Amino acid sequence: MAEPLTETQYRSLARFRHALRRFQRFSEDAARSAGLTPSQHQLLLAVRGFDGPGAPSVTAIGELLQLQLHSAGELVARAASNGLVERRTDPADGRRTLVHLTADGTAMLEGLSVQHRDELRRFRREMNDVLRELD
Amino acid sequence: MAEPLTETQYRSLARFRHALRRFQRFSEDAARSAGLTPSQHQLLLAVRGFDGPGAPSVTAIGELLQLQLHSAGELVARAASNGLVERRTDPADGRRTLVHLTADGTAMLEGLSVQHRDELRRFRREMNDVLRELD
DNA sequence: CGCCATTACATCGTACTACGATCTATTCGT
DNA sequence: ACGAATAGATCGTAGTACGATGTAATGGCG
Repeated sequence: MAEPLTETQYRSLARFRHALRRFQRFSEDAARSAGLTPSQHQLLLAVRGFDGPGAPSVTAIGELLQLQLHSAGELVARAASNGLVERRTDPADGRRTLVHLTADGTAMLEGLSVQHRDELRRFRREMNDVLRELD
Repeated sequence: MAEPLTETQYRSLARFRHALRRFQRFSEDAARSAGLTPSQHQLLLAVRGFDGPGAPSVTAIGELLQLQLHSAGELVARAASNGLVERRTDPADGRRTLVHLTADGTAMLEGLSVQHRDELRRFRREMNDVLRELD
């Protein structure tokens, strides 16, 4: 167990990271071109694609974005002051703050998402090719 | 063209980001547990898995990690002062600095790479499931 | 073969973002 | 009803990538 990697596997790992970095660069550039920070873009997507019932709490956003609670809170605060999201205290639990998209946030996200759908289809193929050599 | 996304597609994008964030969190935690910064870990992998002939230049590292040249230079400098890599002026072109792994750097990378190989196999499956709904 | 544009890298100051530590408010268990 | 736990908010800090700028080495071209 824990066998060392072959040269091919090291290259496979490195190529995967390269592809990942390029995807992230694409995504960051696209977000900034649309006038958003990359973090705020991902926040909008996390809210829009939220799985559970109703709107996500700040804690839920922290889990989705893998951020500490207070980092998630700061991100939501910045997005709110940019008019992208709206905070509403959960009527069922006064400790919770639920995050909703504004019309602006929804519109900004839509254009970006179309671009990302295309880019992700490309990335998916590339990643499958690269990671095939991992076995 | 540029058709709006379905609800399922938004969820697919959001789930992909969630999986990606968790992979990156795993990777960052693993690197830090091994005493490396996440950036330095990725630098080691880029050098170890370098495709071209010989060792990569700082410029090549910038491209692989999608960093500006000077950011790549700073990263290499930090890693060098930590004894992970070694800089050698290219004998064939005095402007170039080629980056080599030290024994220390090679050893640190090996343990991390074993963990990442396993985690990436998991991630690959998850990503295929999630992105299947993108079509 | 000598000059200058180009390439490759280094240095310095700045900004963004995530985090640790700490504080407040609300809810829950008993 | 009261202490413990949960959910957020706030403040200061650190790491990292970047822009702007400076320096050294190379290569093309007359």
